[in-house]
Formats: sequence, C-alpha cells, structure tokens
Amino acid sequence: MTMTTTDSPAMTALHQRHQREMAEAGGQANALYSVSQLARQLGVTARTIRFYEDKGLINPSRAGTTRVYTPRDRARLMLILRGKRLGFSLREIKDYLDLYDIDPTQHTQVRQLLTGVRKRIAKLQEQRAALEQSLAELADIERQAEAALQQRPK
Amino acid sequence: MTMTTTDSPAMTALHQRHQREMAEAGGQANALYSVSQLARQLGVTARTIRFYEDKGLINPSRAGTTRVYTPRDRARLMLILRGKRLGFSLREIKDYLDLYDIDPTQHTQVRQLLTGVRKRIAKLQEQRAALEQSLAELADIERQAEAALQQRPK
DNA sequence: AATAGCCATTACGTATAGGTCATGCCCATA
DNA sequence: TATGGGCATGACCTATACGTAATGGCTATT
Repeated sequence: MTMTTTDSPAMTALHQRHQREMAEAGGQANALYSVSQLARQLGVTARTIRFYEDKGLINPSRAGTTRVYTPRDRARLMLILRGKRLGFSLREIKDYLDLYDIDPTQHTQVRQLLTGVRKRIAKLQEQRAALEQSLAELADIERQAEAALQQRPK
Repeated sequence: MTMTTTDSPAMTALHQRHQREMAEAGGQANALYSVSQLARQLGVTARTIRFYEDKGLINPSRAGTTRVYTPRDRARLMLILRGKRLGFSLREIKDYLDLYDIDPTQHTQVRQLLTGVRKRIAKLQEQRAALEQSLAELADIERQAEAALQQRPK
C-alpha cells in the first residue's frame, strides 16, 4: 500500500496522520477528503466539484477556507454524477437533492423523483425512436454512397 | 388557392407578377424566393437562413441587397436541414457541401461522405447503447421508488 | 406625406458545464 | 529563506445555434 496521497495544508494540519493511517484503503465512515482527492476518486476535476458547490448542489464543511468532504458529501457527489449520466441537468439534480434535504423521510420527494424519472424515461424513449430513425436514414445514405462508388469505380 | 404570399420590395420589383402567376403552387424550376418565403416553406426562421449564409453554408444571389433564392438554393437548404436532423453539426455539413461544390462528379466527396456517415452511425450506435443503459437504470430507480411508496403508503 | 411590411446589417444575449488563467495565501521541506 | 504544492476566489473564455433587439432603407398603399 503506497502513499500516493497528496494532502492539502489544512487537511494536513487537521488530519494528516489520520489520513496516513487509514488512507484510501477502505471507505472509512470517518474519512475526510480534500477537493482534489475527491475529484481523483470520482474522476472529475476539482473545478467541477467547486462548480457544483457554486450551483448549490453540495455544501462541504470547511477547515478555515479549505473545503473538507465527508463520506456523506462523497455519496452526494456520486448521486450527482449518476444523475448526470442519466441525462438530468444540474438544475434538475439540484431540485431533487433539495427536496431530499428538506424532507428525507416523507414520500413527497419520492413522488417527485418518480415523476421526474418517468418524464426522463419518456424523453429517452422518444430519443431512441428518433435515433433509430436517423440510423435507418443513415444506413440508406450509406447504401446509396456505396452504390455511387460502384457505378464508375474509377 | 389563395394568395397569402407576401413579397419583399426587391422580389416584388423583380418578379412579383411572375410569382403571382406560378405562386407557390407546384415547385417551378424557375421560381424565386425571398428569405422569409423560404423560411416559411422549410419551417425555419429567416434568421436561421441568414445565419447559415453567415456560416458559409449557402450563397444566394442578390437583387441589390435583398437575398434571392433559386430552387437550387432551396434544395441545398433542405440538405442542410436533413443533415441537422441526422445530428451533424453545421460545420460538418458545410464541409460536405464544400466538397460537393468543389467536385460534384468525383468520387472523393462520396468517399468523404461515406466516412462521415459511418462515423456518425458508429456514434449513434454508441449513443443508443448508452441510452439503453440509462433506460434500464431509470427503470430500476422507478421500481425502487414505487417500492418505497408501497412501504408506508401514508 | 404617413403608415405598414419586408429586408439588411450589427451586435449583444441565451443556455450548459465546466476550462483556463491570474493572483494570492499557507505550509513544509531542502 | 527560496521553492514547490495544494487550495481559494474571481473573472473571462469555449462551443452551438440561433433569438432578440436596434437602426435604417425601400416600396406599396392609404
């Protein structure tokens, strides 16, 4: 287990030894991360994470001015990225997360999510249809182009 | 057949009577159109057409300063719109059209087109796969959400 | 002559998701 | 102490495809 972890000053001051001890081995429940650590882990840039914060999608605590992320923050970030993969806009993702923050136990937010998900599904199905259409049309063009090349194989 | 056609000054001066005669009845080979006429016919705005010109995709002749479109221009525009529907960028469309303009009889451009089309097909197939993935994942989320609502139907 | 339409050009605005500096603070090691 | 990282904020930049004025000219009609 090599120590490739680079720690920020604040992180260093506050938790370096701790970090050294339980490093990035197993997802410890009390682990803490810096922006760049988290960024590396999740395959995005630090800029991206800060951008999400700017847009109100996450709210990490701070050690002085330095952002410090907990496993909860990390999980939230993963949710955000999943939402992105599924084609939701940051705005939509924020809305769902906000609902969840306001009221994580009620059903209202689940209903909202369900509605959003179904809308998204419908959209994707439309997209798929359009995509098939395009593929068919393109296949047609391909055939025609091939035929044209056959004509006078010059 | 009512005359709903509004003609521009230049168009009027130059071809009004002619237009009146063979109006927008059948696609005459010698018909001429103004931007807005063409826009209406093809379902886009005049701004869009001018934008394409600005980007070098079309080059209508002019009667003074006013744009005048021939059936050839019209056909070209339709090609552009088709390309758009198929997901090509204006830049890509321009490139193909340029090739065609330079050398409409040679096979080079057909080959280029074929290459582009195949690339596009590959991309769309990838997209389709990703889309299926998303749909599956969303269906899963949908199920989970429904289950959660079942739990305590509060 | 005034009004209504259509056309032209120029230029700034929009949305999305960050990228890319520039500048500066703080900490630790050589 | 000079140097190297890492972090922070702020501000401007990118790409795409037009939308939206603003301003002005020309023509037909009233």
